[in-house]
Amino acid sequence: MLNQPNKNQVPTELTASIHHQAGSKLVAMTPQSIKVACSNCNLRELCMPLGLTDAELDQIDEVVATRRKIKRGDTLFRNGDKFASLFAIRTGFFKTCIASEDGRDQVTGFQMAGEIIGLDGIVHDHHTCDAVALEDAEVCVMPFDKIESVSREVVSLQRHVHKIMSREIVRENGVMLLLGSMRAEERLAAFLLNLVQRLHARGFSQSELVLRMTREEIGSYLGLKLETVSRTFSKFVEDGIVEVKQRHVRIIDTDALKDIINPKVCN
Amino acid sequence: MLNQPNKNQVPTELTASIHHQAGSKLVAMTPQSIKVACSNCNLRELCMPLGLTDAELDQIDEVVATRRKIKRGDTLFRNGDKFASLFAIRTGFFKTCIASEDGRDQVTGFQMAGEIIGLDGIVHDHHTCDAVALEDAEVCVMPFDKIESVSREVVSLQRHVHKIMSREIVRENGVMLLLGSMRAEERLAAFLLNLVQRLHARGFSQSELVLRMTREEIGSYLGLKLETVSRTFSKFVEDGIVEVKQRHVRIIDTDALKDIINPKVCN
DNA sequence: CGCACTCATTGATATGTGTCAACTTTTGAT
DNA sequence: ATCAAAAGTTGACACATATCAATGAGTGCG
Repeated sequence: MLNQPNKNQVPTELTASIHHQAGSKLVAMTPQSIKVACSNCNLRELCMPLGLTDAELDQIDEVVATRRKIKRGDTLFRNGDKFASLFAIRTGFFKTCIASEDGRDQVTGFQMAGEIIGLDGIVHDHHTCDAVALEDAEVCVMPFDKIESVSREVVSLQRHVHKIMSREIVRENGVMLLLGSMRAEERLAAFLLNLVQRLHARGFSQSELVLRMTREEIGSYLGLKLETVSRTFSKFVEDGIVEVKQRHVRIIDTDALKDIINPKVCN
Repeated sequence: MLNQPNKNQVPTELTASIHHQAGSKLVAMTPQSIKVACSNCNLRELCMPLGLTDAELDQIDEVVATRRKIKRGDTLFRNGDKFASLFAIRTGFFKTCIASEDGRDQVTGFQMAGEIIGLDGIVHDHHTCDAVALEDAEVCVMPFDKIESVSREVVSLQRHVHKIMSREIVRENGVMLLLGSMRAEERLAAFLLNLVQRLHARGFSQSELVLRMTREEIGSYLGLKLETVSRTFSKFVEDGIVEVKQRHVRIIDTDALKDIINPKVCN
């Protein structure tokens, strides 16, 4: 099963599983009939606050102006672009990266469905990183001035926006810990566990995943060279912790990965 | 001059220089007479939005509930503490750090007067890092629910809060670049330039600074061991780029530091 | 004022990761 | 289907930084 390339399998599974999660709120519709509105969006649980009144929901719908499709390899925004909107990922997978003046490149994050992208642009009214689609993607465009005006009216949206930004700060704190104090094996283990955990929250398997990024992009994110990433994968395979076939990864021993990050001390 | 320990010199200079910056807005007052209010705070330019009407200023004053003094070595908040407020630093110097489960420690930032601390706590209603005073400090306590309610009324405060959070995200992106792709010399050079730049914005020298943190804390922030930090300082001294006497640093050749970060390629 | 303790420096050596290179496999375009 | 380009793996070796250890300097408390 891991042998078959299944680039298009995952989006399907995502849609299916999220339909499942949505439960009774699911309404039958074809992709063409989807109204551009949060109130009937499958991903609402991920993007938007819960427990809204109908009136509030109507206001929230104001926030999403349009949708936009991005082909694999294309950028949603680039460093220097004027900041106008945040983007909620509906489908697909992105990386964000910054470049230093002398051409070094650092992947600062990987984002998947339900996550918000573009927060870096608020402070200077211009984006400071590139957002690149790692697979064909669709995003909801949310003009930031609308977010601000609606969140002055809808308290739970205001709180939600604050939490999203705080979550990003806390995430980056964790990456700093990883980059500042972990060895290669620990970094890769933490990376894999984080990915499956987020995929699992979207209805995917806890043990199997398809990497949407290259070894080089993983390495950039983890502060490692691609050869080190490759070797570390191989070591995990030797140790029987994971199976790896190109970008298909099956985690055999989750606890072993956790132990790598948090070495058990035997008194 | 660098020989004299001057632990208490800097706060004095800070106050003096900020008084100077405030220019015509400066009103004569002793520390005892300072009203707990942003509208007549020396640091307002750093903490709060500009161009407010008097009515808005009155509302902003609502945000600061109290002030709090923290002794050197004490914590403003700890990982796990209930989140209730953001803190604006009036005087003093802090570090924030997170600990992994197995006891590793990572300094995630150093904060000085006019900067806002505590943003990590918003997402989970509990703080996820420790904030430790590296010198005696005083902060303005700003209950977050007040910040939220006032920023629903005062558009420029709302925007300001968003910018502060976005700025922190962008800062952490820069630290990720540093930790992920720079060598020891580059990291330390970037660290020193960042510190003097921030101190200069507060009226201090562009070329001289007093480190408020140990080599170990610098190392933790930069993902290096304290010995490497020490050796790298020594190398900079050998190369005539800086003078170092314990925690007193004088930058002799700013351009050389910049060149270390952005190596000049000669075609 | 002196003593204990923390902090910083420096040297010798170890080691994890980077670098360079060869080769294989996969992917995507025609 | 074919072929070129991109991505991934693996080995040999280099090197930056970590580790361990000894010493010195500075700081703060009684």
